[in-house]
Amino acid sequence: MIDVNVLRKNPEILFESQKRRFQDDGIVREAIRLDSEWRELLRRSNSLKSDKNKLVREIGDRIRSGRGADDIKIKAAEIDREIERLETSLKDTETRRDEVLKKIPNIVDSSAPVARDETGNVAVLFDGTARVFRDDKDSFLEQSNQRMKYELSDFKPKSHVDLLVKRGLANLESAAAVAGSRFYYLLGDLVLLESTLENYALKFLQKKGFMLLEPPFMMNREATNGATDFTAFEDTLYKIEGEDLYLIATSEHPIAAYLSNTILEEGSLPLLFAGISPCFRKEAGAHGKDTKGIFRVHQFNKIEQFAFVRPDDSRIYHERLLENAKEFYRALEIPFRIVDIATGDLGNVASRKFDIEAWYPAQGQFREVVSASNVLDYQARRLKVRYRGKEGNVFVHTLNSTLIATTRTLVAIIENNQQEDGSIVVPKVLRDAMGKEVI
RNA sequence: GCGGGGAUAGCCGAGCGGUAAGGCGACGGCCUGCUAAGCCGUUUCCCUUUGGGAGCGGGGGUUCGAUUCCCCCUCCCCGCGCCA
Repeated sequence: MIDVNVLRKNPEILFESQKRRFQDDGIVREAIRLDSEWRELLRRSNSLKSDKNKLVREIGDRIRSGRGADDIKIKAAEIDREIERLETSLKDTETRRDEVLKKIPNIVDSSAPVARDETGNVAVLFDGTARVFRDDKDSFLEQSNQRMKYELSDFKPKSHVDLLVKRGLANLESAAAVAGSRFYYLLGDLVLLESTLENYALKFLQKKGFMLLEPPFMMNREATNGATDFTAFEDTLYKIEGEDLYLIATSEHPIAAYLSNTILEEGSLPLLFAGISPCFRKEAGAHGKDTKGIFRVHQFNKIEQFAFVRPDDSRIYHERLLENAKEFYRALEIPFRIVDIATGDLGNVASRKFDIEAWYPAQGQFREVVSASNVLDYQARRLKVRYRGKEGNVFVHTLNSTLIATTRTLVAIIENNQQEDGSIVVPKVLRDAMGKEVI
């Protein structure tokens, strides 16, 4: 949620932000209108309550001194009725104002590339050496702006779907029969690889000073709505029938809600959490996209970086979370590029966002594996996460970044490390813990 | 699931129909060669701030007036039951 004081005192900031996002500013105007209506109603209501409180005190005085108070009791009752009328419309206006206010997107960072949609995203860095199949060379050169090292591969890389099924490392047909499409059974060494990868990721973040955290995998509506815009997520979330519970779509949400309604000591910041949890997503709107395999699925495990920081520090920590992810994928020797997400493609919550897109040789494409967002105080305001600053309580800034979404990272390993015979080379950093060099 | 006990400000904690004590911590000031102590003030949120209003886990009710009485709900603690 944006700061209502910005709406009152500097609405031009919001108009400008909406323009950069290529979004209509009607929502901002509507919020301004409802807010001034609300303030007028509040003023009138408070003034009546003040009158009422004076009367109550007088009634008390009179009763204690043995005088009658029936006449002013009648007056007090009249004021009560008037207050009740005002309060009703006050609450109604407040509800409508808050609904609109919550829908106003975060203020975009002035350095984010301005463009209407994802075609305006800017690749800012290429890392690693990509294995590229001969037929994909031209397409690769274009996607990498000729700024990335590569080596040509003579054999045509198999898609992870074929590899996994043929090698008996996953069963997708049974999963479809048992749970539906976009589910999977992982088998044998792939389970071990996943587990080793997760373990490696957790140790990696613990060494970087993150508190490891496994959250509840379900949240009630109120908490969910604090962590994100509920209406925007309704197509994503699975609801538990008969309960006020939703399966989490990412541990970002329970981590964000972890400190809701708390006031922290300034010295305790920054607070860094590494969340591990399964993620459940309906993928409603994704019909036809990535229908095969485990790239886009209803359930996957994710290890997430999350930071609560002082406002002045959020840019530095945004950089740091991204840096961690870069270091991690470099260690896995997965080639990737970093993309600076354009204003029109940011989503409501982020002020600035960088994605890491791994190179998938079988798909011949860079695809998202990491998304690192600076949310500023947008989430913290809604959840009321503050710290005691020199001049009162201040909302913290929150940042989040994937470290691994297991399925996508596994697919990247599988596609990049496959050999002609279909075996998969285990990344060097995982070999000791895995106990194998090849699967 | 059953019975009993709880929830008060950042934390601890009193009040139990008359309008939120006290302590700790934090911040500011006074004092001080410096620190500590001591003293004074501030320390929930909202509004158009020389002023008002709301707020005692949440929601309703009784009352001129509710932290206090009544009802419903949530969570925590103790015991019993069930159980990976």
